[in-house]
Amino acid sequence: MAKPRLRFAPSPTGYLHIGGVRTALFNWLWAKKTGGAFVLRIEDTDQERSTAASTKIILDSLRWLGLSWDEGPDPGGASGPEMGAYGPYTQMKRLDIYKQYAERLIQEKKAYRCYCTKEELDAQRDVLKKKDPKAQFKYPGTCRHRTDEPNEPFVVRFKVERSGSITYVDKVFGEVVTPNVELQDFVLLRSDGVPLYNFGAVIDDITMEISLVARGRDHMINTPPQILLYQALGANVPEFAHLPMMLAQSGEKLSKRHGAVSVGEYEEQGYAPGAVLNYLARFGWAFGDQEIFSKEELIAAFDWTHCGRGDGKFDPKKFLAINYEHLKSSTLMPDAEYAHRALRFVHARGGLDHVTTTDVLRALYTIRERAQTFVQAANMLDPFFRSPPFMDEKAVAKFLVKEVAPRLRELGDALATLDEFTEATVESKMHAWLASTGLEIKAIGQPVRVALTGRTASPSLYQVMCVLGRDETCARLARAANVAEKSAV
RNA sequence: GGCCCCAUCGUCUAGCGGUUAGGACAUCGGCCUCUCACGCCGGUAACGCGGGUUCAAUUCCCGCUGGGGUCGCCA
Repeated sequence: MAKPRLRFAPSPTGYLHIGGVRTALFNWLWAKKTGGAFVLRIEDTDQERSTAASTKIILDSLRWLGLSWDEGPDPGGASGPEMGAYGPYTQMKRLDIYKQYAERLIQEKKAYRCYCTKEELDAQRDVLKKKDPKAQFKYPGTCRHRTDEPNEPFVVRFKVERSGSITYVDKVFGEVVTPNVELQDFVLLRSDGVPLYNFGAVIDDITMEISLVARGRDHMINTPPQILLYQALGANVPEFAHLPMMLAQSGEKLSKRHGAVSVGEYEEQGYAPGAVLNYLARFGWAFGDQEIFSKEELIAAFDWTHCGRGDGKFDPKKFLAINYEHLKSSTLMPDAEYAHRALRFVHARGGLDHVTTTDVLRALYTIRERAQTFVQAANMLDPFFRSPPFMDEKAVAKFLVKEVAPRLRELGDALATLDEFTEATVESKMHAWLASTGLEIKAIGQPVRVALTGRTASPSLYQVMCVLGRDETCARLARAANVAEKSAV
């Protein structure tokens, strides 16, 4: 059996939607697993809404996610404007191909020119609606048998047989049967020669030799007419796999008003691409009880038989939790990669341009298990690199009070004597000092924390000191002591 | 409304005739603790309803209810 060829065919009408990513992911996973091809095609025939900027955003998002395509457009990529042997991979560059196929269908009497205007059809629709609000308007076939060719604009319509039915076996939903009478003579080409979705997609899938079409369930209704097209053109009908919908918590279609829905937003919020893929993969698909997957594990485990059929609700909390698992795991994400990704967010905070991945790497272990996103990670990393750190006013007021000033000085003096400044030496030194003063660590811990980090929550004090180093630690203690001294309380 | 699809904890799901219906997220307790986290232990929580089929239904069939999709010269 030939290697399967799959495709992801987004419309460049905005950002890359999280639901679109799931579609892309499932296609990609299957292509990777089977050694098949993953084709990226841009369906930009809606000229009203399509933009080049959107195409760029979509390509960038796919690259960020690591969903690499074997064939497709590649602006900004290493391979030039198009890659692959079936190009172009942008529909507006393939208009002559569609026209050719449409001509052929007309020649073979499988399609015909329709001169009915949009206005006429709208009027017919209204009349019917008025007569019977429950009635379904279907194109009545006015131009079906027309033989003249007036010099008027026309669309090309497909001639749907009135009898019979269309059957296909969906890889996730099973057998689906649709009687032809449910269909109507649908439009192939608009009057301006641009194909409509069903025609463009089918012609492309035929000419690009796509063997498995996996897409959202909202496209299920398009499958029967598309199959008719394959048959009319004597082409092999590909396999189909429809994926259940991803809805908002409210049960509505997921959209902007339900929070972040674009890949770009999650990138900005500090999600890991692998986590995005992991969450989306487990949405509508399961592999026993396993929740956390690396990309490789996903490829190895994925199949269509374990895809569910019920729609689901997007859960931002679980998504965050999955992201956390990925950020915590040095297996899923090596330290070097973590540091590299986190650095961008550290820099984004401003004033820390001098910080390097090496710096981040050094401080990483103190915060790695605490940050759910890279934004949080950068926030936790901030006090290590900002000198002096931002001092939280409330924290200062509460903990850097007059009475702790001498304590902070004593501790600083004690630590200043250390030659080897490691977590262990710092800890034992501090314990010794504590013992000499009779203080409990609880009594001085928070003031020290505020002195070192400017805030009340941080990694372990010993870790913080160790990362800061002796001189910086002592400097911060001294500085805090001065602040405490001047405190009113 | 027509046509189509779907239905296990709040959410994502495991289950493929016989289970104390499992896991994860969320949530609620407790432990741990220099703060915040982590971690650990434990709790609450589901088979929509009604008929069949069967010795036995969460599981198979039908109906209902509920939810969703789609009805364009959008995709």
